[in-house]
Amino acid sequence: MSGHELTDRGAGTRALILDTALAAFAESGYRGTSVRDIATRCGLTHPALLYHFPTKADLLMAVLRRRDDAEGRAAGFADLRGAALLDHLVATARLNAGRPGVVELYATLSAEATDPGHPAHAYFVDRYANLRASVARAYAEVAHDGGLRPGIDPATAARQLVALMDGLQIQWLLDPSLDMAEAIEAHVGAQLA
Amino acid sequence: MSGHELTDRGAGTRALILDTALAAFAESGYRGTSVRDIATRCGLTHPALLYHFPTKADLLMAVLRRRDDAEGRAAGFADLRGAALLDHLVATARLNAGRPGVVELYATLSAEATDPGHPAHAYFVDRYANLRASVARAYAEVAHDGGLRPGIDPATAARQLVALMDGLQIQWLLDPSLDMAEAIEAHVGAQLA
DNA sequence: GTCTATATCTTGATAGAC
DNA sequence: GTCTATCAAGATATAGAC
Repeated sequence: MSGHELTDRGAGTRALILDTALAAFAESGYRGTSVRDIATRCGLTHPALLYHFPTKADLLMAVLRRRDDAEGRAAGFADLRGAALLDHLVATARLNAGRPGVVELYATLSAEATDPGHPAHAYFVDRYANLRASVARAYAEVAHDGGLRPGIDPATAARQLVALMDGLQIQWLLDPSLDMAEAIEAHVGAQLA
Repeated sequence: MSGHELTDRGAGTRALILDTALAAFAESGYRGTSVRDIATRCGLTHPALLYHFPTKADLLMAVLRRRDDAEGRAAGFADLRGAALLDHLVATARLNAGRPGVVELYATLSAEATDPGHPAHAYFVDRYANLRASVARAYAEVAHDGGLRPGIDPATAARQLVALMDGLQIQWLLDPSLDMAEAIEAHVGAQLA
């Protein structure tokens, strides 16, 4: 209308930078990737990139937040209950086998961000706490419906499932012939009544 | 005798370098650690360090091989059968909770080494293949003795257990209040007949 | 066996032109 | 919004003295 659609001028460039940065961080981690390298792969110089994202850490956080939005973690996750959420995790693993870049990104970064000095440390602490809580709730709901094998503690099962998914990603990245979803499905299947 | 015991002159320095390098790689990963930093922490200059280990990649591989020897992977592992090997893994997890440096080293490096261009890539591909094979054999022996719950495939169970251990390490590094051994024990316990 | 000194490259970030 | 030019700091590695 009377205004300027100038707000998202350069939105295309921003998106290109974020896509490229995701791929680069995935391949070599945050520490192993240079701002110059990302900029070059975008057809930019590095000052041009730093115009859009003032620091390298800002760029990393933008990549992570963008993926959170795209994945719709808040949306598609909060709505799922009980076994449906567990099924969703298996489906996600199957989906991830088709996008090695995303798997590499999280596998590499979650290990790197273990260091309290890493710019994404707080992000991953929160991420895991939230994920465990969601999965624990799902297990508790399954148990309430009588669908869980006796003797299984929801909180423990949640930690195990999240850990299993992470560990399988590393094995899969080292040897892509392994089927992540199959192993997860077998694990969850063995826990249901 | 008639010779020179000069062979292990400087062996003390080598050992000091390897210990320090392990700690440094554990804290910041391979890519995030500089040779200068390791040398300084040893009270050396970096050319002095590079006299003992010609390149940074050589140093990393020496650290890994030294730990393989110290841990006696070949020795203590090849001798264990069936449930005893699985118990040993639980015991190792309990032990690891007392040496975060080692956990950090392997968690960080195994993710980093996912990149085929990483100097330790081949090492970790082999390491995981061997570990899975040993654990699968242990599950098969347990099954043969009638100790495994029906419907559990040894090879799948091995991949799951190795993955669980890896994933729990990341969660533990992000939140050391979590008990790794407990979660592993619960998992294995649920698989035995 | 360890040093000083240095070569060479790459890094993240800034200044200022266009 | 993107550039050139530049900075200061860090990296790996080598040469050669002691």
